Amino acid sequence: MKKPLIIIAGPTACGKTAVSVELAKKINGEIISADSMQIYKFMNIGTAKILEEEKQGIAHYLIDELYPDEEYSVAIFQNMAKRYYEKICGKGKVPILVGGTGFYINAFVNDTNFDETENSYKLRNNLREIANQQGSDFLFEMLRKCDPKSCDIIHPNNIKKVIRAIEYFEQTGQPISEHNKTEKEKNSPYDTTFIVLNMERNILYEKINKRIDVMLENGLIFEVSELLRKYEPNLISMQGLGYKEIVSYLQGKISLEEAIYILKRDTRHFAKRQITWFKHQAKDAKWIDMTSYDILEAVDEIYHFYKEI
RNA sequence: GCCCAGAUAGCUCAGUCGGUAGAGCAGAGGACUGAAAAUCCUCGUGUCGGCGGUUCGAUUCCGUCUCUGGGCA
Repeated sequence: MKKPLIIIAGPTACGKTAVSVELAKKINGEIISADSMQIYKFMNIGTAKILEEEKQGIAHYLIDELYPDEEYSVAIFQNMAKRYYEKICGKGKVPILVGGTGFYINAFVNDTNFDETENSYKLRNNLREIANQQGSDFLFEMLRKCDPKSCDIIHPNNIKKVIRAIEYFEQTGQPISEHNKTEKEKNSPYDTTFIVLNMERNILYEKINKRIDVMLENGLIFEVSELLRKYEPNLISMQGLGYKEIVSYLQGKISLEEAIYILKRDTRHFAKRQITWFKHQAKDAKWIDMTSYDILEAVDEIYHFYKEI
């Protein structure tokens, strides 16, 4: 008997938050956030984090749990999410996984195995140096020596992935291509109701643009400047959309107008990537077009779909 | 009114010593398994402002008109 799991995914600004709260109310659920940025405290406006009053008493996990200088990753997410999943089930409630970070959702659903190795920052930095000094092709040839299969999958220009593949081999003695292959073939331990919310593209883009205007009105610049007083701008948390652009503005590198233009554009690009991910990764997902559904209609639809399983 | 500079892809512009044109951005599609709001890959036909003229052939040269900047009155 597989364990039940409802997932609500979709691109940014498509209405996941509102739908998930209404659904949780209807089915006595609690929410686990699959979002790489909303985990951070003090990062509220830019991450479009749910407000306390919007939660309507529904418990939310993996939101506001870390400080901006703390490390977060798929592996950490997966670990914490599993704990919350059990906790929610233990209360007799229904866990709902909600978020736009498809990579994290996959790791949870497929229960991907992450070895207990530490990130090796030294090795990563060394490899990055090599790429800078000798070129990405040189690094790529290093990968070919330990994991030629990965060379068929990873593009030579994708230095970050080449580094990870080499790092993996150094740490485990196994090629990452092998590991990924076996992990992909695994069956999910969950009985999933996978919902992807989406919208007509140009309407989604309009919503994104408007949402950013609202963030600015609500004090995004102040939020970022406050963060900058306490934290380094090169933190991973500060690379989030809405943060890195405003940081550049506050540092005088670009005008506010440019910062807003870039932020809107890159958020649109991001939404597109999210859609691409779910299109091929969320195989049995039910897609709901939020252009033609309102929140409660969508919840009804999800409810029926959930009951059928 | 006169003078000068422009008018080429959705936008900014390059270019063709005359043989119907190409970059960046936007946009579209895709990949992805410990930074993922990250990282990376692929995709460029458009009356080359209108109308005439020269020419085998004009987006390119010439004339003229229209529009947009800038300057002089």
